[in-house]
Amino acid sequence: MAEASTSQDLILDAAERLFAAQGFAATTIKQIGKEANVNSALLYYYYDSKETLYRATLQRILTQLLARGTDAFERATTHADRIRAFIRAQTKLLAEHPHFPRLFVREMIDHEASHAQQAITSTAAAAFKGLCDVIAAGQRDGVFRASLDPRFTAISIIAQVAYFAIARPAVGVLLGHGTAGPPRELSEQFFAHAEAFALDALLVRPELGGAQP
Amino acid sequence: MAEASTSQDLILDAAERLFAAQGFAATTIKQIGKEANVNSALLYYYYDSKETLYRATLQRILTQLLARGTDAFERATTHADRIRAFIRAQTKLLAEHPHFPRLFVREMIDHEASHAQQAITSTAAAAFKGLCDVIAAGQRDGVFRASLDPRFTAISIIAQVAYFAIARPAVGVLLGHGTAGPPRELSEQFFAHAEAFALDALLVRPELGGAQP
DNA sequence: GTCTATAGGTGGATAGAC
DNA sequence: GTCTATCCACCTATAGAC
Repeated sequence: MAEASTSQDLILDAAERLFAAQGFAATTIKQIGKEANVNSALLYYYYDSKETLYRATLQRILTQLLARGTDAFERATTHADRIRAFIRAQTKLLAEHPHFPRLFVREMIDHEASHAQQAITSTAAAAFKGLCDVIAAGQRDGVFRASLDPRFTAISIIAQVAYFAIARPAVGVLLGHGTAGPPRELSEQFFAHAEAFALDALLVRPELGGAQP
Repeated sequence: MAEASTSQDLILDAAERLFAAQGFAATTIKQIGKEANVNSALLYYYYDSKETLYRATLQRILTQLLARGTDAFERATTHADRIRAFIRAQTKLLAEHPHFPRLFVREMIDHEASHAQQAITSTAAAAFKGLCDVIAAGQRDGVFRASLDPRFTAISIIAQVAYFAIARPAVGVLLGHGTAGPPRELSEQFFAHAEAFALDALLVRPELGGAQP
């Protein structure tokens, strides 16, 4: 994402953009070279194969994500705030790494077939478990509805923002803004809604807005 | 999906499976021919190009969806039941057309919806508008929370089941069942949860379960 | 309608000059 | 490190026999 000067970084940036936009099979080595303003043969000086380059792009994104960490929960003091913090972390991630959802989804869809990255699964699993724990803790304290299954609820919460990002062209059309997707402001309104919707479902007394610990 | 005898249908079935599993670029004409047990040159007797064949698979699925219609609402008598009916229609659709989510998502991310845009606009937009109307009607009657935006809420509702289907391999891993995805029973439990979650968020008095008209 | 054979083009990858 | 030139495999699509 960031501006880089070395050829290797230019290649990696170009590859990330193209793989995210078109997928692995549809992206050619020559395209990447052109996009990076280097000769396509140079890619093989740095990477053994197209496959290796693809893995490298995934690896770089994951490293950046891991650097962020999942410490979003830790500053929040109430159960409700922890849920809000999780959703905000999700939206922030999407804003900072616009290619991530598409690359991630491709990994998911193609998982059965080819290049699957163990790291993606384990990273996501850690965040998922954190969210489940937050929900279960809120239930123990009587703040969140006990009738909800924590794992399923975690999926429901993640799904809102994730689906919005994945199906961005479709959502854009549905909201009347064409396939380019909804404008920034509308997206942010949706993210605010997602927090409210999740807490309306979770909180035993939503009218308090989660003022309980 | 269904068993078909004509070569054209065999080709279409094979194409649907492979495009869904691997994507457009990664799927070859020869693969499709092999999967359909016909010579690959025959594909060009029925379709002008690989692109045309791809469009035909999308078209067939969308046509089947349209045939179903969105009359799911009409048998329901309460606002809450209409929401439940919508989610059930969604899950039924996924059960009957297992390739639909992946094809749909690939369409979204691979082509920015360029192939299906028109069909999606008409099909999905109709269902989306129906759901929005149901939500707004419930709000007018004081049964659903007025604080929620109907369009955003509709997206949140759709997102649950849609994301579950799209990210099926990932969800499978998160729930401890490997990349094959969660077993049928667990999926159905999730769909039941999705109904409860949506209504917990929507209903002013969830403890009544939507017994109001 | 369905097949064989093949033309024509593209893509991944390598050799080697500078 | 970066480029030019090129090999080879494979893919889309067509021609034409049956």
